[in-house]
Amino acid sequence: MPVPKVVTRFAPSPTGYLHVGGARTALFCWLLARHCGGEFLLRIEDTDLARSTEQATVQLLDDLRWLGLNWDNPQLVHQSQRTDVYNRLIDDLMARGLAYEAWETPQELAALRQEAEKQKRAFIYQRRNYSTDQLAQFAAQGRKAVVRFATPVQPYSFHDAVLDKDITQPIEEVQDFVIRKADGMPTYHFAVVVDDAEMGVTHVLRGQEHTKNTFLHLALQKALGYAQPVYAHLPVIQNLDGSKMGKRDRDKKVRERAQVWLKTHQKTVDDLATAAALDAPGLGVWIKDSKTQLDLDQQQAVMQAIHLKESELPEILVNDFRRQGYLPEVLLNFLALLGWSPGEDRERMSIGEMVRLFELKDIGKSNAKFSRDKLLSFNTDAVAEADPNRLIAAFRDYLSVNPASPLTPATDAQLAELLDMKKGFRLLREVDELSRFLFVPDDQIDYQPQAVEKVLKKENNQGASVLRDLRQLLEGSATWEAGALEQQVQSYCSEKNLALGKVAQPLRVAVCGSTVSPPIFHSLAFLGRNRTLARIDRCLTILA
RNA sequence: GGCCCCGUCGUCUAGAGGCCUAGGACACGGCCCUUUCAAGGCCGCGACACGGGUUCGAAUCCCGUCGGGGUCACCA
Repeated sequence: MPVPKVVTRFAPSPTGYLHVGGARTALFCWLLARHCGGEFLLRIEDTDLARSTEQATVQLLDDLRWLGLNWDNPQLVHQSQRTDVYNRLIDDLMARGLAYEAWETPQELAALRQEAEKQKRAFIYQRRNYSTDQLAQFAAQGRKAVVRFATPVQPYSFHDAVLDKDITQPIEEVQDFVIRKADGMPTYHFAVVVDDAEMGVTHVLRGQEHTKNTFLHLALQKALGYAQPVYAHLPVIQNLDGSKMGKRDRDKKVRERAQVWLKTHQKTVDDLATAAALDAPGLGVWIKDSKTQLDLDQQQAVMQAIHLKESELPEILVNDFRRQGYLPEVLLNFLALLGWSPGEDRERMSIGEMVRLFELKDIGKSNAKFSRDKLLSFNTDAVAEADPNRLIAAFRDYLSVNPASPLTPATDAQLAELLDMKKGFRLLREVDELSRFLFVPDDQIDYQPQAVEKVLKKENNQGASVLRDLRQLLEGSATWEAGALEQQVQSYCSEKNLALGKVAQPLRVAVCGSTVSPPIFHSLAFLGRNRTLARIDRCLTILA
């Protein structure tokens, strides 16, 4: 007998960029499918018309592609385009007496819930019968009904593949739930069940927040005559402090910092709006209301206005890591380890190894905290071992999502050189930020006051006088090449009895404006003689 | 609060009754290397939540306590 093919699916709702939790779910689904030689399908759950956007779908697909999580269905399933399918099934359930129209308004239901809470008992929806008069009244008011599923009252239970145990719903918790909203769209519960069945999904891997939803899905599957897939609920990914890792964490941080900025700078929201070139009323709402969020462009504008650096924000979205310069396979490797371990102390794995080793039974039961340190270390190692061409391609990709970087016009050969110069780097962002001075016009180098003070002015302008000597030395050097330049400077050092640091640092500050840069002689070689001398001259002029 | 789930170093985890004096990785501390930032080398610190059982023997099995998380929508 042939083993039935494993079919998994990732079914995000298009409300924004993919975040790491979603990425891990997608990864596990993908790994299982690939490990078993099955299929991995993608479906867009856009039944919430108000929150779903086309833009978000595009972003989601882009993130998935970047990660390399390829899906097997050529045409995407959009739930919003399948309402007639759902409606036919819902109408059929109604005809069979398994679903009915319910007329309570959201306000009424909220009141009932509040009442239940006051009485310290769980709210259970009770079906109501309406008189013909009432119904006529509702119709006259234009009130729209929802459809509820008449859940057969019985215990529901399933075997969870992660917990490796049966989970049972207490029978008194069974209640009728909405399957078609007032706007005519199916609810999530109805659409997933129908689509999973129609797409032949055999294994449902999803976040633990869905565990209790499974009972509803079981009831629906039974009524619709569908087979029950294998369920596996994944542990939650948390922040280091134990809070749930959510998309809003960054927005929260930006808001906090914006509020601090307003206070310390004695500014108004209008000032901020002007500085960020944003709409003032909108910004005013955002800054006070933690339920609202800025979109990515607005967020960047505010960050720029208040001088909040990218690196000060927690990375949450897959796109954040991409813009930071992580390699996608590293993110995947790290994410896989959040909740899965192949045993035998194995950690650093290629995608291929993960596919080979992935088993449902090795998924852990307890929540995992997301530690960026370890991810950073993984990236450092991966990037050190990566093929040069792979790295150049990754750098290009990095620049494509960091279009403001002055390195954008660099040639591949130049990128390769920068990468090589800064060997031992951890993130592409480091290479980028540390190399920017090489691509900035000579007369636009910013001299950091503390660097100038410490390295050039201190001890009676010792650094500056060294710099004057070097200017002369470099002007006359026979060859302009890193090794030769270093030798020349070395012999200057022994001649003057100076430590290399006393000489290299003034040079560094003169050329790049700060005390930190890639190895200085390679930097000089990259810059060329003319540009180096021009910078030294300008620095000397500014000092004088 | 009701219901459900979980509980090994700071973090991710290995561990399926004797292989455990509990292993690895990251972080951290010290030393070394060094023209800056990194990277690298060596050494070190560090956990079975607690209390009861079961057993010749428990991190592993059972019960309780405590702690943590999830969920209680016309969002997914």
